[in-house]
Amino acid sequence: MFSERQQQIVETAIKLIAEKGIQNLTTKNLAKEIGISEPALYRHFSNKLEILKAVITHFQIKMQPAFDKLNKSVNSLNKIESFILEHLKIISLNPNFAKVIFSEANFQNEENLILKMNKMMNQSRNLLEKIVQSGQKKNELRTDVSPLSIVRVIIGSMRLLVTQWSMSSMIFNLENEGKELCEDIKKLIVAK
Amino acid sequence: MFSERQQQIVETAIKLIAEKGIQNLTTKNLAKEIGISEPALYRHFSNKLEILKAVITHFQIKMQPAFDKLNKSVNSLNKIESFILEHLKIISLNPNFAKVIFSEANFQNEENLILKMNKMMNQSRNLLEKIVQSGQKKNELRTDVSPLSIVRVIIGSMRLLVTQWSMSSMIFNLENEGKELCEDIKKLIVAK
DNA sequence: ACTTGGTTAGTGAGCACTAACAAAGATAAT
DNA sequence: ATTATCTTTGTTAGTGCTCACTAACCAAGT
Repeated sequence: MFSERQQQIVETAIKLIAEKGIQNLTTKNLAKEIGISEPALYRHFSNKLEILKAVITHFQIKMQPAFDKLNKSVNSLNKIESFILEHLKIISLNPNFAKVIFSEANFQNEENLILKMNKMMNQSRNLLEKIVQSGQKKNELRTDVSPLSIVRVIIGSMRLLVTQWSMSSMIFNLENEGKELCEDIKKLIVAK
Repeated sequence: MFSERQQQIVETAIKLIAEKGIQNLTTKNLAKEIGISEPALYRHFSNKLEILKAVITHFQIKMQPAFDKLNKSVNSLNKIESFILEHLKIISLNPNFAKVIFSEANFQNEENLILKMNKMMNQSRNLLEKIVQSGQKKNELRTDVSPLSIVRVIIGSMRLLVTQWSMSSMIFNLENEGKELCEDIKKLIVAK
């Protein structure tokens, strides 16, 4: 799909955004960081928007394993645990992701980009919602709380954790802190 | 503190950011929207950064009532309910806030701004953490879950709700949806 | 000979911001 | 009471800078 040079451009773009925000992603900086000239970029992408689109596609590809692992567990609490921990694992292994993903608002002026990003986010949320609903049906999760609220609690606290981790310059171990949060969430939502 | 013209500039800046993101906040657009010339802006603020600082100060002032109302309740569950609903009420009354606040990452390259913003966010979080801790001591909240997790669950789900509201072009009623979320959160964290 | 992937030099557009000036109201001197 | 000066708040015109992107050329591999 992407040539080696294209991948290098995408990865360097992510690095630049993570370092100093999306304002830092200029064609000049990008070319300089890679060690080629600015016009050389345009041999691999027709314009800057295409580079940003490729960045999001890159995320989708990297995030896929988090979804693949889910079907391996039967119990819905285990599925939710996998959902949380696998997501955090991937983000932990690709620290630059966090900074870019949670600056989604930066894409506000580019309709295409925000649509692509929302689609990706909704994919996660819908999957989790199905898991929660089936968990309630099987009486593994408490049913006195709406599935929507449970999903919001899980995704919301996950995102907040990642934001705090990212804002703190990754000062704490995301996976360990994530495990603790996950255990606590499980206690909150398990059927009594 | 701020003159009338300064307030007008700040409010128009918020409007522009809310409409099309922070990239839309240029001195040209700002002046045009107000109906004055660009250099006239510089009679009221020394530069653009000062305008952005004033935007954050404006938020702090508007958010203050949410904190003032908290001391009126004794029960910690009621305090948490106030915390959530008062915050959502203010955001609901100032829809542009959401778009700006949650694009905090946009300020990434301006150290001063991000510090000011974080300070404001931490103020909320610390207050909530104290409420949760005292609630656990008084056995009003369950103690098998760490206070940090409870705070993350509350703030995280609140922020997610606001983000979803903002991204959906305010299609649902934030206060009503907030009440439902709040009731569910209370069920999750109340002592058994 | 053609394709691929690079180069140098430069374009127009938009950015935050400034220099210089003008008009009106407030303040003060005559 | 009138005149002179100062302050405030606006204007037009323009600055230097950075941006994404392009024209034209070139070297190496197929």
